[in-house]
Amino acid sequence: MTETDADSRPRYHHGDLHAALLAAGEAELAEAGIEAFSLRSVARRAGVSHAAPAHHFGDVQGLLSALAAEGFRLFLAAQMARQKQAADDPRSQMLAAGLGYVDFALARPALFRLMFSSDRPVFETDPLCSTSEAAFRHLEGGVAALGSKDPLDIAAIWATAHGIADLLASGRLKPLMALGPQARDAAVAEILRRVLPAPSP
Amino acid sequence: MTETDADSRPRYHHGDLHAALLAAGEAELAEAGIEAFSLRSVARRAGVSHAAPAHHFGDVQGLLSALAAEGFRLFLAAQMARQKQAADDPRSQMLAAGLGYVDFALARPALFRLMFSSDRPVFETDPLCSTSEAAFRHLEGGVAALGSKDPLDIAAIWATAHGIADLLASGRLKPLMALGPQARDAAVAEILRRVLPAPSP
DNA sequence: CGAGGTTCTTGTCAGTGTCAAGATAAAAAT
DNA sequence: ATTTTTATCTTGACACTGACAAGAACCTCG
Repeated sequence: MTETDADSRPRYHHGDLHAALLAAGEAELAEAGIEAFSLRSVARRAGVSHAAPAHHFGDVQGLLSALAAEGFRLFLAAQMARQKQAADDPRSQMLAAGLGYVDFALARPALFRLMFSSDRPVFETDPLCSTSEAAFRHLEGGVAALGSKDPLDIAAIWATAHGIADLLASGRLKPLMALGPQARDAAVAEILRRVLPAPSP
Repeated sequence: MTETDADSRPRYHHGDLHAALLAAGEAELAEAGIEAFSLRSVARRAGVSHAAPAHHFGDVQGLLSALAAEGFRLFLAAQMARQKQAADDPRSQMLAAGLGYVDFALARPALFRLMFSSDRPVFETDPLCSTSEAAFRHLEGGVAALGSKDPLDIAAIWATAHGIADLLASGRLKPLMALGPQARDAAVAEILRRVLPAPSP
């Protein structure tokens, strides 16, 4: 009963169940959502018994925490990807980060919900703690580059980007969704522009 | 169908199990959250058997839909309460509505999550459909009073208020929470002011 | 070859949502 | 007033879930 990979010899029963469970967990999350998320279903997806995940992630909270951590990495990557393509000035970079924020929520709505609207991931444990803080510090840095350390400016930009992302990801804001991707990007950028701190003197 | 208006005499085994289950459901939601929400636990709270709720709400989605509908009523009431105490001009009214939006999220975070971050309520059924649409039309009306029908203006105000509410309700935005209620209100109002459409010419 | 430890399976338990069937009480019909 | 009907609630069952315990399969290292 070999589940062998083509190129490398199988080292354990499964090879790398840890990674396989993460992938299966993401698929389960995307297809079933958080509320129907089932550890046993994840195990079935990975082709192992229902108790196999326990040794790698402890319990379901452990797996969800790991998935959320992976989510925050992708979340940051989505912002970086947009920023790489944007102009180099702080304002353009901030707007690009916001667009990446929205990109991520639309591309992975269930993961987004797990990260921002669920009690189940345990944020006090690594790697969730470090990755989520890294995402927050990235935002802080972007605002600092705009010349502000005012918590109000941070809150304004974060909340606006987050509100757009959350409402879009959950299917509200249909008027905005009806637009094509480019027009939607323009609208999101226009909204974000309004909350940016006033340009430097 | 009677919607329980001042009914004095006890009519059935329990009197008014429909209302009792709604109250028990809200308590369960507040104490356990959506993700640990249990229909059997709600039945226990109300002192009835585990299958009693089925006849009144069908299944767990039915009860959650009813709770979400009640939530949207309270949600609108929270905005109205703020607006009643605010000046009568459209801008003050809009800011007050936003403050009410945040009030509600902070007062009933689990209900807020059920309404905006859950797949389980069925929005296509009444009374959820009508109450949630009423809340949306209230927002539209407020923006219209500002002299705009641009979907972008609606989206901007909604998303910003929603983002602040969601992040506050889920314990992020600690800097804003650290402020007292009045200072927090002032900060929220300041952020909302930024996204309002330009004052009419 | 064999001891030790990790990885995974099997089996079990309490708990959940939903369905079916029966019991109970109110309401309606005669 | 008595019977029938209907709505309300209970009991019991089933499949499913997350967690735990004990054992089997496997790799590593002596």
